[in-house]
Amino acid sequence: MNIKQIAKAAGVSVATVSRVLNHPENVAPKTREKIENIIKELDYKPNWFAQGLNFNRTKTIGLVIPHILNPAYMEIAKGVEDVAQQKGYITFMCNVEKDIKQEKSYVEQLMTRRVDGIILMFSSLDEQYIKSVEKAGFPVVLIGENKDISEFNSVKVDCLIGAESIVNQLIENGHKTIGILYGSEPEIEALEMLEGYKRALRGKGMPLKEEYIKSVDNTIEGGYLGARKMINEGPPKAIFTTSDEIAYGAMDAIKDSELRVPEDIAVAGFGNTRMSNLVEPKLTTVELPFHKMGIYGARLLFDLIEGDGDEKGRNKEPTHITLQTKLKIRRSCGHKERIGEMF
Amino acid sequence: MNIKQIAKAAGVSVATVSRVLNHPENVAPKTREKIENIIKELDYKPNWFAQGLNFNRTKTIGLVIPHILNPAYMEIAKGVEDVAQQKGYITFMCNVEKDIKQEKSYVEQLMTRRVDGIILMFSSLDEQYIKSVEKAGFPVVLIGENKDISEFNSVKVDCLIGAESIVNQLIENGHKTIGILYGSEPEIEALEMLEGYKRALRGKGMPLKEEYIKSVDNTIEGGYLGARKMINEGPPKAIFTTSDEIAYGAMDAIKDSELRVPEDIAVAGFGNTRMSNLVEPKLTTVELPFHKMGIYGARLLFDLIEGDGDEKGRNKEPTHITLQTKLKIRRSCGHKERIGEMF
DNA sequence: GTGAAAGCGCTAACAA
DNA sequence: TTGTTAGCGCTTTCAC
Repeated sequence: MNIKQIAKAAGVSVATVSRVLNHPENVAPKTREKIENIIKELDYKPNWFAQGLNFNRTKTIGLVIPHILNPAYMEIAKGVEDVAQQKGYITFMCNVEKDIKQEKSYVEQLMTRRVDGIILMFSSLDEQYIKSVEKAGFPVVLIGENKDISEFNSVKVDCLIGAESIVNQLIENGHKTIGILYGSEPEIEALEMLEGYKRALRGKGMPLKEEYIKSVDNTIEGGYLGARKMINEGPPKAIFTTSDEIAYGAMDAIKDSELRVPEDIAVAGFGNTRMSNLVEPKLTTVELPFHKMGIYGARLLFDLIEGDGDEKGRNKEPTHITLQTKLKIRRSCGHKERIGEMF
Repeated sequence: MNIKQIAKAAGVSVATVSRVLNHPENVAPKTREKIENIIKELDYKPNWFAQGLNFNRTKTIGLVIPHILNPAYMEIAKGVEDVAQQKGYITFMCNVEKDIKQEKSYVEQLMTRRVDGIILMFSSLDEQYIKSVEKAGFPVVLIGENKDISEFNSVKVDCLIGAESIVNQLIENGHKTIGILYGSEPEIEALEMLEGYKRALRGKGMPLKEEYIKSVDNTIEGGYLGARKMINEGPPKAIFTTSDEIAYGAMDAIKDSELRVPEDIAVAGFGNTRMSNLVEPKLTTVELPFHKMGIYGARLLFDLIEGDGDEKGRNKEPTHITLQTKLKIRRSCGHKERIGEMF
């Protein structure tokens, strides 16, 4: 079924059919109606490739996701999709399993398929490569940082303030000594959080003790081992961890040492993962605005795509969006009244 | 950058360039090498649309997902993607939020974009519509059933045997009376499981008591209310629920009634969701082979796509694949030795 | 082994 | 308002 057949059936030229498809206002109402009916009747859909060859947009964006089984990433993805759909775009979601080769290959695929823009979540790609993608004419937005992203359009979370405020909360709860278990990866975020921790302590004139600052694997096991070590060396009254996973491990270690959370050692995590309000005691943590990250990222991308004509966002100064986190105060931090224990 | 420029740079005709791209064996080695070098140097990629206009395949498949935030669905998706990638295909993942209108619109989009095949997960689309998609020339595979799928290529899980075997397990654990809380949706699966439950009881010559068979909402709340009711009316010694969520609710209700799981009432769920081995006591449940479902579904689709030439799987008898579940025996079912408590 | 040219299905400039 | 026609970038048939 092609445009010629429609034209023939309607007794008009292909141009007229094309017109009712693209500029219906330029077709006489009667002719238009007739053609529209035939199109509907024969269920004609213009050939995607032929159209693509003429227009140079596909109403498609590419979304590169580090790991499809991680609900946090998928929440971001949902944010992106929500905006895309509303804009009439369809989203190519690509799962790259944190593999840089695969990520590259997917990005190539997306370029080959002429997507109108690309969103990279926590990308592992190097700066130079991303630059080359932009140079090839594809607007790019980075969501979440794995490295220095100052040269690109990006959406990130303010981990520093997030960490600072949760540590402040611990301080306000009366804990005089506070340790930190920080995951070594993703590096930039962990360092930001470490800085937030330090700022909070400094802000209250509290000393930074080296034995209370430990780098661990960003896993439950890592948290367990790190907390265990701290406990053996003489533990602080509270521990802040840079991820909920580390916190779960730490809580286990504390319980295994016949100590109680939060009475003996309070714990606070980061991420507000689903389990955080299912463990006993419920975990005080920091909520990250995943869905919002997706929404803002997508909006940014569409601004670039629809940006003033020729430049299409290229050569413009990159836009940076930083979103704030939200405290989720639950029992594990030893707060007297458990305010804010939302759910 | 187009084929003309390459041709000019190499001092040959476009036909020759096209040949090294598609049938390199028909080009003189010297010419070929020369052209290949230029292609690499200029980083030339053939235009996707122009190619699409000539070939009629896109090396792309569409995957329609009911809900992107559900990890179970995403595991299936990962299975599909794993196969697709290995085959050199790229997957269009579409999130339809269980909305039939959106699902239709996505399927249209996929057809417009001329994907080579479509996989529908737990589709809400009616039979007739799916038929029309197939008639339009798109191979379709259904993964998971929401309705009668006998007319289509499909992959499903044998819920009946899954339910039967877990109920048998409860019986073997010594429970003399066993109730069932079955979610009303998805209907077909729930009914299959109900049948499995009945078969297990009948098989052991146990009576079916109506007050032990209750339909509830397929949610934690539904499970809570259903169990509550059973407890008030005089509870069985064990309860099988058709989803883990219902089981969580039931466990809560049992605890709230000052009864113990499994000592007073044993519980078994269905699904092996992530939380099932985090709750106390850990939940005995049935593991569904999500990843496998994706893999088999994708393989089936590629068989159709690559199927013998013209027919492309159309008109062929549909293939049905049924996968078996796996028991996860944990403490909640009152098994003496907790065998099989894998993780 | 290579080139000229037709054609894939559509859009849009130009002509009528 | 409508039709004619030249592309869009590529593949492939048919000559040479």
